[in-house]
This record gives sequence, structure tokens and C-alpha cells, in this order.
Amino acid sequence: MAVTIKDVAHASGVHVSTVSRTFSAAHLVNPETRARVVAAANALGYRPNRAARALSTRRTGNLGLIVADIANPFFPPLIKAAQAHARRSDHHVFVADTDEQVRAEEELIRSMATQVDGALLVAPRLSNRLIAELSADVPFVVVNRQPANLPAVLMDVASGARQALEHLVSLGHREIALLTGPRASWTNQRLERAATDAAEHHGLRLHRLGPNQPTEGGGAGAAPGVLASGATAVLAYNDLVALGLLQELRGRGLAVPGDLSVIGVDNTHTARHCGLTTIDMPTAAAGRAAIDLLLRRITSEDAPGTVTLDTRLVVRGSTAPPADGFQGP
Amino acid sequence: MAVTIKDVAHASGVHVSTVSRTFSAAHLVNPETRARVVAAANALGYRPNRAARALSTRRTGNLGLIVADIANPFFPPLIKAAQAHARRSDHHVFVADTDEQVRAEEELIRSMATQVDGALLVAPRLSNRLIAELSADVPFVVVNRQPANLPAVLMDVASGARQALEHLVSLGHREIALLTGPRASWTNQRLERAATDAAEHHGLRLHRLGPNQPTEGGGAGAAPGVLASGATAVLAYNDLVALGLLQELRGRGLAVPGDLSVIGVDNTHTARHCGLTTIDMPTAAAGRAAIDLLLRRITSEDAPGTVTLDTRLVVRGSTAPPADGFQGP
DNA sequence: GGGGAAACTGCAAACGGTTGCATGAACATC
DNA sequence: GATGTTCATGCAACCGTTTGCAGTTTCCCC
Repeated sequence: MAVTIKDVAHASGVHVSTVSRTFSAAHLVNPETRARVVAAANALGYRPNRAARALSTRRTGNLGLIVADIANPFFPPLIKAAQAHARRSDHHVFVADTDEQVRAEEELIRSMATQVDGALLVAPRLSNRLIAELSADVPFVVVNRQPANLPAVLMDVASGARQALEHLVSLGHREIALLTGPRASWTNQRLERAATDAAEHHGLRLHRLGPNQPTEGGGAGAAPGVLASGATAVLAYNDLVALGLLQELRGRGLAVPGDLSVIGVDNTHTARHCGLTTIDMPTAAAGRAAIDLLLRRITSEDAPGTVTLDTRLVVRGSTAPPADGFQGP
Repeated sequence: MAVTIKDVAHASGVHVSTVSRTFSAAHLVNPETRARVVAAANALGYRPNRAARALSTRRTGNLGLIVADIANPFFPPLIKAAQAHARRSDHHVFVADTDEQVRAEEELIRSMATQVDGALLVAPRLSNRLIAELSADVPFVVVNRQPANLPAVLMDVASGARQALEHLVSLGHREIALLTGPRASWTNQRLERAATDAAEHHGLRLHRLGPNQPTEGGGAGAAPGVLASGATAVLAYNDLVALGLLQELRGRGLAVPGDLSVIGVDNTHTARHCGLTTIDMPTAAAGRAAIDLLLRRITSEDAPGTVTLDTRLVVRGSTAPPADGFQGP
């Protein structure tokens, strides 16, 4: 029922191969013939069948985008940018959600492998070994993770973390809690590292509390530990954790930033509206960069590169000088 | 290089058709043979090629999900739910974003039509005529729109709107502004209708202001009109508009809910954390229901149905009695 | 033990494109 | 005017799977 290349060939009086070339290698066909074919195709409403094309070219024109949790406001801007950017090169994007589960992630990649030209893994939790193994089946580009020999886009939270601690120091904080995230998270590792270094540099006490679930629940659950630690400021693994903590603290009658300062990571839509001081992650730029790398990797087998994007602190209303006024010696 | 049905056939000493049947019509093959084939397939790591399968079955196993703006926090929960639900039936989902543009929407549908078995249109802005025309190419299910003869899932904002106005009445408000959204939006039409009826029923004055862009910018831009209207409470088209308005008002030194009460629509993640009173939209349930309808429509040609889901008011901190204390006569 | 049904498997033609090779025409070169 | 090139097109095999049809075997029943 659908219009095929055969119908177009018949209507324009040429062989199917000429029609095929008109659309996939236009320079090989005489301009006049081409015009006739195109006219016939338009008249009939011809659209190439991508499955058929995929079968002979071994190129589907599809990409996979695998994230931990679509509903986590960190991801949508990245998804939006990646998808829009891919479309410019006539690629469609499968979006899938692993629900933060490693098993689901692997199975998802395997099931997608057969029908995409490449995939974007955003902050994958898979082991490096498994990532390497799976990358034999599909070209990958990884975001916020740095496996050997794979192209990666990194949003380096370190620069933002340094700015965050400087900000807290300048406000007079000396005891800071770090709510860590999942162990397997590259961002978490960088964050811990950068915070530890910066704390040492500034002579601060850093209380590491975690690992916490990267959700509001994780943040809420961390409240007792934070209060027990005696810290006057908190740097949380991400905005969700920060917001969860914030809500829990307010529920206990504490004021933010009056009694405690809180800083998140991601600069999500929610953080912007709730007045949360946070570290901005360039998600949209990362999505575009990752698609660029992926397409490059697919078309030419050139060496994989790594793109690193900077982050920066955005100061809003959830940080202030500590209540007890330790403004220095 | 990839393992095909042929390799499996060779390894297990049967014809390719038997291998094919093992995976697509298992009851047609002898249990012992089947076991041998499955063993060989596993040993070789065989995965069926979906493009090839699509070519002969005319079923791709893919669905399209088309939304106005992935980064609008209304959509991600729906996308997440739809995608997860589709996966349970071994379907993959293309997600695409029209950026609120009608032209993009049409082109997107056309380009996807050739490689999906069906598509979900969420709150499409296309004309009914065009929707009908395009639905000849692909089975559609529409969310928050009600074109003739198409299956639809509706989140009926009317029930929530009634509750919202009752809530405002009970607080003592008498003059209410309604910030309307895009004309082509079904939700907007229902909202206007329900608010008008409820206002009449309660003897309220309703100031309709709009249409506004369904974004924070739209809400901020509406602030002067709201203030000029003399309304003491606002019902906004969605949470983004409400939050944009809220920010603008606070920027002008006004207090919410002290000077003005604000109610949004959607119950987004952001609204939850910012303490915005809003109307909850059952987005996840709608996503699942829509996928169900779509798969049913694809597999059996039965009559399209319409599913209507209720909405309800969620009271938070952005509503309070009016400043001037009109608590009744 | 012969006829027929049922169960299983193989054969080969699709599905809708792409592409290496062959053919033929037009044209330039010496 | 024979030879070589270039350009445009047709031919046909192929991509990996499905599926209608036909053949073979097994089994049942009279």
C-alpha cells in the first residue's frame, strides 16, 4: 500500500536503481532524469523505507540515548538538545530509561544494539569491563564517565565545586558536609576529589556523608547525619538531594540558609525556581557535543576524543553566613 | 560480522526457516529442535535484525512519541512512563520535540511515519484536518486533544479547575484572573470553559487574560495585566506560567500569597518543591494508558476509545485569603 | 496395512532498497 | 578513424527475516 521505489520507477520510466540513486547518490544521475524522478516521487508521495535501506546499507539512521531517569530534571535538557541536534543530520533518537538499575542498562543496550548506529550513554553505572565489551557491538559515546578508549563528554564538576567551597569560605563557613552520591558515578568521584582538595587548601573540615540515593529521598534521609556532624553548610551530590534535604530540614523547623546553607549540583529547572544555590551543568551543550562525537565516530573511524565542559557556581538564596557567626579567628 | 539466522541454522543443522520459527512462532517447531536452535543461538550470541524483520512483517516494533517541549517539566514523567510501558511489549520509542512549532510537528510526523508502527501525539497543535490526513499513514493516539475518530487520552482539567475555584472562594476571593494559554490547546479550552462555568456558579468575577506563551516568559509578561485587573487570585494555564508570574511579582516586591494567590496547572516537580498550589495532572498514568490504546489499535483494528483521567487540586503555600480581607458580605 | 490427519521441516519467493558490474552512448585524443 | 574516457543507466545479486506451500514422517484408526 505504501509507495515504493518501484512505483516511482514505473511512473517516471526509469529503472529502480536510477530512482535509488536519485535519492542516495544524486550526482550519479543526469539532472533531467533526476528532475523527472523527483517530480514523480513528489506526486506519489514517496518516502524511502528506512528498514529496507538499513538492511542493505547497514545503517539505520537511528541513535540510542540511554539515561538513568528521564524524570530527573537533570536529563530533559540534555535529551532535548541531543535529539534536536541529531535530527539535523536526519537521525532519529530512541530514548530509554534504566530506572537507575544496572541490569536494565545492560539489557537495554543489548536490545538496542541491533537497531541503532550508535548510542549515547549518559552517566552509565555499568562496569568499565562491560562497557568495553558492549562497545564491540555498537559505537558509544559516554557522557560523564571516562572509560578507556571511548569518546566521552565530561561536565567537570571540579571547577564548580572549587567555586562553591570558595563561596562558602567567603561567607565564613568552616565545617562543611558533602553528601556523596552513587559510588559508580564519575561525577560523584570528581566531586569528592575536588571538594577534598579544596577543603584541604582552605583548611576546612569536610564531613563526607554517604553514599546517598541520588533522589529527594536520599537527601531527606541524610538530614540526621548532617545535623549530627555539626556542619554549617552542605554540598549535595545533586539538586534532588539538596532539595530533599532542604524540605526535610524545613520540616524540622530549621531555616535555610539561616541555620544551614545548602548547595546543589545540576542547576535544574527546579533549582532555578526554588532559589537553590547550585553548580550549573552545561547539559544542553553536552548533549550536542556528544551527538557530534557520535556521528563523527560512526561515519569515520577516527580516533575518539574527549570533550570537557566547565561548570560554574550559581549563587542564589540557599547560602548565607553561618548562624553562629564564625567569620574567622 | 553480526550473527544472523543463517549462522544459527548452520550451527544447529536446520534450515533458516526453522530458526526463524523458533523465535517468531515457537509452537510450530519440535521442542527438541527448538532447544538445539536456542542453544546454538545463545552460544553464538544471536539477536534478530529488526530491520530485516520489519521488512517482511511490516512491523518495526517502534513507536513515536511527539511532544511540544521535552524540557517543559510537564512532559518527562509522561515520557518516562510511556517508554517503560512500551518496553514491556518489546517496543522501542522515538522521542521527538517540536519546540512548540506546528511546521516542525507535521514534518516530524511525516519523517517518522515510515519507521514506526504508531505514534503518540501529546497535546498537538496541528489542525484537526491535518491530524486526520496524517493518521492515514500512521495509527495515532492523541493525548489532551480530541479529534474525531481517533483514540485519545484526556486529562480533564475541568474537575481540578472547579476544585481550584472552590478553594479560592472558600478563602474569600471574589475577583480572579485566568491566564489563558495557546488557543489551539485543548487543555486551555477546557480550562477556560470550566473556569467560566464555575465562576458563574459561584458568582465570581473572572478576568481572562491571554493568550500567553506557555512558558515562564509568558507568566512574567502577564504580571502588569494581572495587577491592573484588580484580581486577588490567579489561575494560570500551567505551572511554568504560574512560576514566571510568581517570580515577576516577587521581583516587584509583592508577596505571594500575601498580596496575591497563585494557582498553576500540571503539578510539576518544580511546583512540588516551590510550594505552588496547583492542579495535578496524571501524566504517568496518561502515558501508560496511551501506550495501551496505541498497541491495541496496532494489533487489532478495533474501534478507538477515549480514556478520561481526572485531575485534582493540590493545595500548597501559594494560596491564602486575600489581603484586603473580603471574607464575604 | 492402508488411508488420512497431524506435526514438523525445507524450499523459495517475497519485503524495499543499494550497489558492483556491464552496457551503451557521447565525446575527446592523437 | 581507431582508441580511450566519461557519463548515465540497466541488470541482478544481496542485506536478514518471514511465510505460503509442499514434502516427509509419524501416528491413529478402522
